[in-house]
Amino acid sequence: MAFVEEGPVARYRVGLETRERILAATRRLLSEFGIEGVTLKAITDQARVGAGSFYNLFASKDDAVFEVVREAIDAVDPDPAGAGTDSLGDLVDAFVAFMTGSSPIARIYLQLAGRGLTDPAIAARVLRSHRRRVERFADAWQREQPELTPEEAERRAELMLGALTGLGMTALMDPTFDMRRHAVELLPTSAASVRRP
Amino acid sequence: MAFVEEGPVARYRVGLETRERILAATRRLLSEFGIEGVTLKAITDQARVGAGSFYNLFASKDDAVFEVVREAIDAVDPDPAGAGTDSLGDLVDAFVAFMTGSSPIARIYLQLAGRGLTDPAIAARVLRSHRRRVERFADAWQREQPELTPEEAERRAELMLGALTGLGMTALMDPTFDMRRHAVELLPTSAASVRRP
DNA sequence: GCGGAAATTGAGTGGACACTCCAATATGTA
DNA sequence: TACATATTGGAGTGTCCACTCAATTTCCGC
Repeated sequence: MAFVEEGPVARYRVGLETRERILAATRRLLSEFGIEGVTLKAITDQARVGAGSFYNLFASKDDAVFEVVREAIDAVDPDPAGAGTDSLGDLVDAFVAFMTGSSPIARIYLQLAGRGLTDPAIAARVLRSHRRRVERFADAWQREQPELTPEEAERRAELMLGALTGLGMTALMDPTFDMRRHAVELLPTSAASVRRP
Repeated sequence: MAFVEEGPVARYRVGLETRERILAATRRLLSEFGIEGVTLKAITDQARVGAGSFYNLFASKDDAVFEVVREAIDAVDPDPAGAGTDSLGDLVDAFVAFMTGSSPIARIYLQLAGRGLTDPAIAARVLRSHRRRVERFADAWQREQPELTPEEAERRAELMLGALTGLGMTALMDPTFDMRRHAVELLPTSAASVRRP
């Protein structure tokens, strides 16, 4: 299951539109039914496209799936523009919003992490993005509490992200679960947890 | 995909032994390759058994898979005998040991939680066992810090378990990750985190 | 609007899959 | 030991899957 794959390229407007329809269908199926719900027939039915059209635009089924997967990995992080300036509260808010928002991408991301448990290629990708995120959280910790050693800040960041991930899983399985209420408890002072976002 | 399924029953010794070999093979495959790595051929090859023998003992492939899955769900909790008496440190230790131990069951459990994101039947099972665990952690919190309100104790328990789950995922993807070092930080006083288990 | 490239269709292909069937054999019991 | 029944292997079955292909239509720069 190669992660990088060169597919055919769309050159005309209709081709690009079809490509988008296919990706939207794949995204939806992946989020709703998981990886085993994504069959070529399901994709092409959902996208209203013949199998031939699919292969005119993608090298394989996995090609389309990975496109969506890459998207999901990247989407976990709030706009990279703000990196280096955002507060812990901002970061936690963004993570909670990502998990509890209506986009199907969060579900895909967590499923993906689950697959990382058996697929080393996926594990590597997920871990890489995880480390980037830990860095960003650690920076925010240190900005907020300058007395922390870098090691201590990173430990807290790791813990915070672990908790956010765990809470996110519960939230996605149990719609009645109030993730935000739990997540704010992770912030340094309990005073901060009174914030009403 | 029915969760409860009645399979044929082994009556002779050899049948019971074969049954165990099949379950061991299923457990190993599920942990190592994930659900899509568990094919009938893989199971029967691994267990050194013909397909006919398999169906003499199990109603379907899923029958065997669910047997293992049930086992994984139950195995997350340390010996139920101790419920009501164990300290937070004990519970955290047990969870870390479960995740980082050599048994394949932890990997299966986390994969399963991932599948819960798209399969409501699985989600229900996972959530049920999760709630039981939260109760047990909340009890331990209250025993350790009697001044906590029950709601506060439960919130802390939920947070703690979320973090343990998240850290467990990282630990299973990254063998160099020191889960215990991070997990002890979750304990109430930083003094407690100096314990050397 | 002409022409060549791109896009589209869907029946067809080969392979993997879960599961069946049954003759041959092993097992426990009286 | 003899019998009934449990267990065994593995070739065979139907289904579903990803993917191909050749014929046809659509697109768009000129």
